[in-house]
Amino acid sequence: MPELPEVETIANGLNKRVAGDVIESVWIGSRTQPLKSPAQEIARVLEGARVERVRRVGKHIVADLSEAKRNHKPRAQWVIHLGMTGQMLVAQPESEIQKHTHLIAKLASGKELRFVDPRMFGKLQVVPAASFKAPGAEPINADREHFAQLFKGRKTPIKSALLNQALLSGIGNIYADESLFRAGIRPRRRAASLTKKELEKLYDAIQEVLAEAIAAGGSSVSDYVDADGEEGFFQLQHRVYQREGEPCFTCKTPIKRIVIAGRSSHYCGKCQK
DNA sequence: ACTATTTCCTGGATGC
DNA sequence: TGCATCCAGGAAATAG
Repeated sequence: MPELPEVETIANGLNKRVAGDVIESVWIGSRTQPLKSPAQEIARVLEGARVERVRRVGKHIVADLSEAKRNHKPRAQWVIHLGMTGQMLVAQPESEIQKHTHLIAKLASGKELRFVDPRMFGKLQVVPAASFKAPGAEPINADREHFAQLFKGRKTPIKSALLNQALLSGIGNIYADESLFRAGIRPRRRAASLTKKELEKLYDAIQEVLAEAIAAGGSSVSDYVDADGEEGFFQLQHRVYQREGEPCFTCKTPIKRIVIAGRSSHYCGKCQK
């Protein structure tokens, strides 16, 4: 499932491959589930647009589009959310079109951008130029004071708070569990119950985990691949996520799995308080 | 204003 | 081997 490190890897890969290219034509499949903007509007905005650059905002991929024929004047933003199983691939036209392909953008260079999403939790939309904002704070290098402030008075479990994109945009199930383990905090703890010291540790843990995961090209669980179809390898460094019953790397106690707000949560009962 | 629960969806895993 | 059932989960919608 693509979270911040995976989306960062994909967005950087896409930027490298398609920045400066021009979208000549767009095909959109019949499924409307992955479309947050009407299909006709997406096609109209993308066709004839130049991709200025592609970057990550929260868990979203944002492509800044300009007028290819009018001095690169800003046109719109193409916002892509990969959901659980979404992929945005750069492909050659002759490569086979895989099942669950919902959009194909033909580029002037001859390459194609293909959006593939079996489970259709992903979303495509177009918004006015320079308008897209993540709902919450950027976890990387977030202001420490602001970070602590986010959890004040919240009765919800810290795990749920970390997954709440309106607070922090970009953290998902993997990195929430991994960060809480490194900070020594149990996922069910009420967010408001965290001490100042614990909030500091959590902040540091998030920075560390995200930086390491980005360096590793993300975690390939489920069907995550980057823009080139390559897998990341941070899953090899997971200390608790999907390690139920396996020994904690620190104390050998079997890792526990519980369900919080419908999401599986993994932790060490001895190392996390 | 918050918080908790349900819903969307398909493929892979599991069980008989 | 085949078929039914269950489960994963991001975020929006719904309910409390």
